[in-house]
Amino acid sequence: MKLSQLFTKTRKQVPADEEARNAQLLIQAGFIHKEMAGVYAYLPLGKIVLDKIANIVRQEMQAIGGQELQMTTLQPKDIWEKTDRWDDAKVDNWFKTKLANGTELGVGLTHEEPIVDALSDYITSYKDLPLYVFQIQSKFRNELRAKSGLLRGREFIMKDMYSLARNQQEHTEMYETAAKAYSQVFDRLGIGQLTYRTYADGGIFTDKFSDEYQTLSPVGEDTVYVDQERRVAVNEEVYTDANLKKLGLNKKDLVAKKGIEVGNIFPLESKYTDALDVYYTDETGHQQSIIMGCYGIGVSRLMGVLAEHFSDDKGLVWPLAVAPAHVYLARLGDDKEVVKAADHLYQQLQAAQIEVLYDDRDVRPGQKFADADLMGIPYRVVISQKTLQEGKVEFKARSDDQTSLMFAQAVIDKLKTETKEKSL
RNA sequence: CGGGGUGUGGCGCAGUUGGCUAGCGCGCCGCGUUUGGGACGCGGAGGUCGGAGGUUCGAGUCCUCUCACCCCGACCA
Repeated sequence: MKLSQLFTKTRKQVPADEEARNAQLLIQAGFIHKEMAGVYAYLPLGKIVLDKIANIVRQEMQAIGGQELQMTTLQPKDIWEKTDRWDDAKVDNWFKTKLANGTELGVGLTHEEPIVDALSDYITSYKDLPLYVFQIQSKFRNELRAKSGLLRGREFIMKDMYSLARNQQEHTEMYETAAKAYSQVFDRLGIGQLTYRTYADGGIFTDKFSDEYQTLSPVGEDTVYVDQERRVAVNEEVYTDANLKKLGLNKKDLVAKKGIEVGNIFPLESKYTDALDVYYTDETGHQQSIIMGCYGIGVSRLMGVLAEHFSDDKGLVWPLAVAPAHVYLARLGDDKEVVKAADHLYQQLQAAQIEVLYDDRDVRPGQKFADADLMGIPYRVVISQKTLQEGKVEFKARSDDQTSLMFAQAVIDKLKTETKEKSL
C-alpha cells in the first residue's frame, strides 16, 4: 500500500480524551476512530491488525476441529427467558430494543442460548457429538463505565467457542485441548510468556474453577497471584487458603501481579442444554444431558493489550505476526533515481509476498521516520541518494536502534525468511 | 450508579474581577526556498465558544437545567 493513498494521517499530539496508552497510540497512528466511550471503529491499518489477530485465533480453533459459524446480534427474548438471563435484575448489562410492533429484542452480549438453540435442530444422537463451534463477532454490553481504550468497551470483538460433549470425561479432554489451543494463540501473538492460565471463580453454574488467561500488565484491572515456576496463577477472587490447598499451590511461591483478562474458559455443565431441552440419545437409546464448555477470547481487547505492551516512547512496535505491514519503505527526496529505485523495490517486495507500506509522500525525512516508528512497522527500509551511492538500501528493525546498509536483494531475502517463519 | 475533572476552528490549547472585531501552536490551501529525525518565508481559508433556558446595556466568562468525554470507586452473570 502506498502511503500517499492512505486516507488516515498520523497526529503529533496525543488525543485529549484518552488516558489509556493503547487508545492514545492507536488513535495517534490512525488505526482506530473513537465513536463514543467504549466504542471504536477500525480504520484501514487497524482493521488489518484486528483481522490478523482474529485469523490467528481462527486458525488455532480450526486446528482443534472448531467449526466456524456466525450467530446474530439481534436476539429473541424467549430463549433467554428459558435460562433466566433475560431479566435486567439477573443480567444488568443487556442492550435491549424493540420491533416496530413492540416485541422486545436483545442485542447479543454472549451466545450460549442462541448457539444451543440453533444446534438443537441438528444434535440428537451420540453420533452427532462431540463438537466444537465458534464465531468471531461483535458483542454488546452496557457497561456502567467503559474505560482503558480497547481494554473495556461496550462494543467489542470476541471469539466465543462452545464445546458439546457426551460425558464429563469427554468434556474434560475437550476443555484441555482448547486450553492448549489458547496457549498457542498467545504464543503466536508474542505474549505467551506474559500470559498465565489463571484459576478463577467458576460462576453460578459450577462449583469448579473457571480458567482465565491473564496477561500481566501494569494497567491490568485484575489482581492475580502468579506461580512463575509452574506457570499458573490464581485470581484474587478465589485466593483463599482452602482453594490454594485444593489447587496444590503454596502461598510462598505466589507473587501478586496485575493482569488483563484476554481469555476465559469455563465449564457450563448442562445448564444451557438442559434449560433449552437439548439432549442426545445414547447407544442404549436413553436420553442424556450434554456437557458444555465455553471459551472466550477478547479479540479487540487483545489488540489493545498488544498496543499497550508492544510500544515505546516513539509509538507502537508490532510483532511481525500482526503488524499492518512487514516493512516500511521510505523514499527520501524526489530525485529521479531514488524514485525509480524505490518504486522498483516496492514491486519486488510485493512480488515476494512481503507486505509493504510504501511512503511515497512528498514530506521530509523526519516525518517519514517518525511515522514509521509511530505506526510500529517491524522493519524499515530507506532509499535515498546517500544509500544509492553505495548501491544499497538502509535497513532497520523497529525494535533496534542500529541501521545497516544492505543490498536490496539481501533485504528481500531476509524479509522473506522472517515472514515465512511467522506466518506458520 | 456515587465522587472528582474537562468541553473554545480538523487536532492540542490560552482567554484576568463579564466589555467592544474570540486568540496561539499544529494541521489545511496558494506561491517560493528547502529535503537523513516531524523545515522556513509570504499570503489565505476555517469557530452558532457542547446544547437549551435565564440574568445583563453587554455572556466564551455569571446562574439553572441538560448532553458528552476522562479519571477514581462500585459493577463486570
